[in-house]
Amino acid sequence: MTLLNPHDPERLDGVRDIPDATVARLPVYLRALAALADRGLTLCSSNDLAAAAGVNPAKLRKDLSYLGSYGTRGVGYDIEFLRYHVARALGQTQDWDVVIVGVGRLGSALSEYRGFSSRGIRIAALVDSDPAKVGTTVAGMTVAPMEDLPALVREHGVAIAVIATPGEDAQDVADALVAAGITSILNFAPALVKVPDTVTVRKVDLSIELQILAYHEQRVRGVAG
Amino acid sequence: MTLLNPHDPERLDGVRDIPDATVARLPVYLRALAALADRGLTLCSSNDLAAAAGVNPAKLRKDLSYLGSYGTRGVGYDIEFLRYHVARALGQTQDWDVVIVGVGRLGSALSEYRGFSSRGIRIAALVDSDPAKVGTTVAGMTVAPMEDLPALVREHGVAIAVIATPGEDAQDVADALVAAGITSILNFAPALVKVPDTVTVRKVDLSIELQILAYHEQRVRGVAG
DNA sequence: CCTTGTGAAGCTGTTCACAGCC
DNA sequence: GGCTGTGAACAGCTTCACAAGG
Repeated sequence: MTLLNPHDPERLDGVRDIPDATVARLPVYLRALAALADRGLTLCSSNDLAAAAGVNPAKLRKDLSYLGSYGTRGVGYDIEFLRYHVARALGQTQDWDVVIVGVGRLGSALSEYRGFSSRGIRIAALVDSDPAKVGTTVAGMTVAPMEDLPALVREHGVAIAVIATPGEDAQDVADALVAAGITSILNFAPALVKVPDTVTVRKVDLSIELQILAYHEQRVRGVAG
Repeated sequence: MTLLNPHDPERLDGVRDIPDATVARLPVYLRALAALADRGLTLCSSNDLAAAAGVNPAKLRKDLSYLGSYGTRGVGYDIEFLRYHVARALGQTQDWDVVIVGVGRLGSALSEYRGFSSRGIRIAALVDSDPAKVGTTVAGMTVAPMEDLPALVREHGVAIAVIATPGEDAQDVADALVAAGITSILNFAPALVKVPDTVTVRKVDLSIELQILAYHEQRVRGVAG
């Protein structure tokens, strides 16, 4: 049975409403907690953890307060205890199977990335529309054709997919993913994909990141001469 | 001579203060404008462009208003004219040379990515600390040792670097980059890097993106059963 | 006395709705 | 009449500063 305190926005199903900005930082906190634990620490203050995570201590405390009250006033946070509760809030009590669509350079790099597993992420399948790639082995997995998507999604209970195709294929892939029952998509293709609003899409665009940095460079150059 | 209107926050050096959120969307608008131009259009309304970029029309107009007044009331925007001005605001009147540190799978994938060049980004050099990789050819370039960084930065006038190393090397690499004169860093390593505040760092963390999606999945699963 | 947890203030970003202009 | 540009309202996020509590 879950403990409920009166000012707590916990819902009946045990899911709290955590602000987006906070959710995006929880994985950072988790990593910082792991780093502190690796140093042999068992306890930390919000100052310690905020420093390790690169955020303002007040922001850290406010973020953690959305999960519950897991610290001790005058003392700090028990690192393992907090780790457990942050992981739980993120849904890391289970592993999440992910399918990667597109085994070009980026897709292959992602497939072989070690570091997902300790974060509750498991690459369950690779898919590509190119017949020349189907059947080849990447990261120890056999690349499946697009037609297999619905079966793969069903069998593995996959909910999350990564699009690592050229931009022009992204919308077709997204449509296929949605049709196969995927409800969360991480899109690396440099293109906007449209999906029903039951599906969450996050976008990572490498060119855009560099263009933003170029903007700031230009700014300081303009001032400096 | 630059035109100045009274309510305009333009500064003497011609550099305006554009909100961060707007800067992050300008590359998206640029891509959307390119897509409209490819369709043979020469003119578009804020509705058209907002739809192509996946944003609210009011937000688009407000964003563009920070650059200046480049539309025509009752008519819309001249696509080429607006493209030029958005590109200019982003600093794309020149190409920006970028150095990539770390030619593992991700670094190699980035090196060979076509699509940077049309966005004013040029991969100028590859660097790796692993002697086994130094001297090899990746994406048509010879991988240089870390010791060459200062010279490379000086010779090419590089201001922007990408860290594509394992997390444990990221801080050392960042220190070397800062020492070599780099002032903007895109960090793909799953680690926090500390730099002087004269240096801008942006972070792309693949695990974190997937963890955020997993959170949302867990949320809907909790409700759905 | 120390550190958490949190109202309240302040800031940034988004959206609305309409004045201004073609 | 139609579409842009923008003040004003609103929503969300960050920071402050302090009460609460070990």
